[in-house]
Amino acid sequence: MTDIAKRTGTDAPDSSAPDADEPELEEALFDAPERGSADELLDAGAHSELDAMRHSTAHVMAEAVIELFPGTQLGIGPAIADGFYYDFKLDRPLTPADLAAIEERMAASVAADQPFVRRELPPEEGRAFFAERNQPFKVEILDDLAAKATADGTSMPPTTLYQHGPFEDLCKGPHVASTAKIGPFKLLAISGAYWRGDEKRPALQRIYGTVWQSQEDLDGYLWRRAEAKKRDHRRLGVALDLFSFHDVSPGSAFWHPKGQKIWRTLEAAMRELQDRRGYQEVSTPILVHKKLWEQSGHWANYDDNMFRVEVEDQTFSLKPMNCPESTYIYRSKLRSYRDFPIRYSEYGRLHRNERSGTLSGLTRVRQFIQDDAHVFVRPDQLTDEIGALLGEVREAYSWVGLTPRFAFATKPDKAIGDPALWERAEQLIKEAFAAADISYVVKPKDGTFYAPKIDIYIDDALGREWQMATIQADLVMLPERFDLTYVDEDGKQQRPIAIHRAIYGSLERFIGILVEHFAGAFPLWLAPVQAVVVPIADRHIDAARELAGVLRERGLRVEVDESSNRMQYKIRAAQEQKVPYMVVLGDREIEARTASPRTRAGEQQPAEAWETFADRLAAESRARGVA
RNA sequence: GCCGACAUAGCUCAGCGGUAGAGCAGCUGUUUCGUAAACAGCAGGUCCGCAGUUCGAAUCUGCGUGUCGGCUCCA
Repeated sequence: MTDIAKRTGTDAPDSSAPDADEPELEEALFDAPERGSADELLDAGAHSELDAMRHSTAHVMAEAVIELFPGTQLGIGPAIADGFYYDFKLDRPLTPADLAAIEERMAASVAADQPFVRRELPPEEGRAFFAERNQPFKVEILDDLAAKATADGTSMPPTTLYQHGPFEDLCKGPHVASTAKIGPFKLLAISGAYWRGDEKRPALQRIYGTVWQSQEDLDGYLWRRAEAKKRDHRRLGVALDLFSFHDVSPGSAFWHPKGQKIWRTLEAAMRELQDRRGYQEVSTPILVHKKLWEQSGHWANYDDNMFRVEVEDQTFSLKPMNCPESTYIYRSKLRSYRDFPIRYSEYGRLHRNERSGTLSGLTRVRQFIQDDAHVFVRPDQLTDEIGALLGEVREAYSWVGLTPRFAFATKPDKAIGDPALWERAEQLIKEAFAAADISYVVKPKDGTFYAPKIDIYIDDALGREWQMATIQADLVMLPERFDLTYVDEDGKQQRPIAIHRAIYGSLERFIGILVEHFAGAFPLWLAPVQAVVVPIADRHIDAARELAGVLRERGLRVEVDESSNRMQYKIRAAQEQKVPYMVVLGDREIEARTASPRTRAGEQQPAEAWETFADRLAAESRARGVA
């Protein structure tokens, strides 16, 4: 789903010329076929030479699978980011050993240098072709296209097929000239996938593969995958003693002291920003009667995803969001047009009953805390306020060295409320973007059920894209459904606009992403332990404690390694814990009362007086940036 | 929730029908060392849980729980 935004990078659609190598890109962005449609199923994702090669590799893989497993029914096999997949209906589950055999067959097909040949059949012949070969999924695609043509009053286009060697498939193309043009490839994984993504339809087996122009590119990609695995926050979270998961509360993290330190540090930074920006922090109940969610519209949309609690014949739920409750504070008194903006922030614990199969480390959890806020403004203030919020996003992300990118998610099909209000909300967001001179991509129908939104993305150190912050302009849910009003200068009742915003998003997820982005080596200001003092021998321990005291006086987080290990071992231990600074203390340093810091990058810094060193670290930590 | 796989010491993993093993971490002792691993010893386990098959189950089967890779979903 984030693929579209990724492909277009930070450039606004209207400000960037299409890339010469990828002439179809802009078109692809805006004419992306509707999800699950027959058009989408035929769209092989081949929008560039590389994509064409990837899709061609999918054909070659299908050829191999059919040869090894006669009678296999084919789903679809598009190019995707970094590779391709193909879905198959097979008689038995595939195993990793099967992948090796398939790869071997594929290699033979590539070596045979078989040309890809396109041909067209009249629609009815095309349908018969796949019906005869017992390919019901292909027949279904063609039937859908025919139905669509009838509905549109157009004529059914001819069926296009691509053939290489013994294999011929329904396909819009394009393809590379021949199988010999296929670069180095590797099959990566087997997984399940439903036909057309619908869990009520047949379950197919999907094989993922990757293919590149050169061995170097393939190696680079495989390295990135291996590196991502090494950086996996679930692995590093254990190694760095940050958090853990236990089956007594699936989908919920247990925060260890060091992880909690990172959490508190992030939260403190955000609170400092919010105080500066005039936010007022509030706190609302976690256990709330279901009538609140009926009123907000959440019950209708997310009934199954809320944890229910029955109390004395009444149904309550653990709150999945903070927003509706903030309206009770808003309505606790009469509001004047002079009062705005009213900025309520809240770090409430939220619970969402995510389906068991979707849980994943810190990035997909059942309970979490957002740096949430609801800002109530007059309509004339919305543009300025959104501009200011975009500034908050940029500031907060600069603390961790990330550059935000922006997307505009518009009204979805399940939207509630007056369409005119939606139109207005979307218009106001566009104006805010223009006023802030910020470029963005549009994600049609990707808004929430109550508001269009600005979604903020980042690319991490491995080039992976993550959705982070969100800013939503709500003219419907809080204002209308909860009847929010204020008195204007003429004494008349007016509706405010409610902006929902979260900058880190969920703290759990944000920390998980940071762990992977930094590979556990947090910048000084965030590191749970900022420096380790390493006494060389036991006689240096007292001085080490004294130095630690000097550092702690300045608010720095310091440990002294008093173990009986050798200095080299202590350095290695600190290094593995990714501690930013190690300070070895021996006879020489103690006599001169100096510190010779070693950074975790392995750099030996010049000796300096204890106080100078402490002041330097404290200043670096306060500056809250990436070194 | 669905498809597939996996679950053995704190961590990483071996063992795969005959009563449980290694490395690292931990503890104890020796060592007091100059920028990424000193040496020795000790301790550590309802082999995820519950049933079943078997003379005998960590090992085979079923059910449950959790995790992983995907699908779907993500206010």
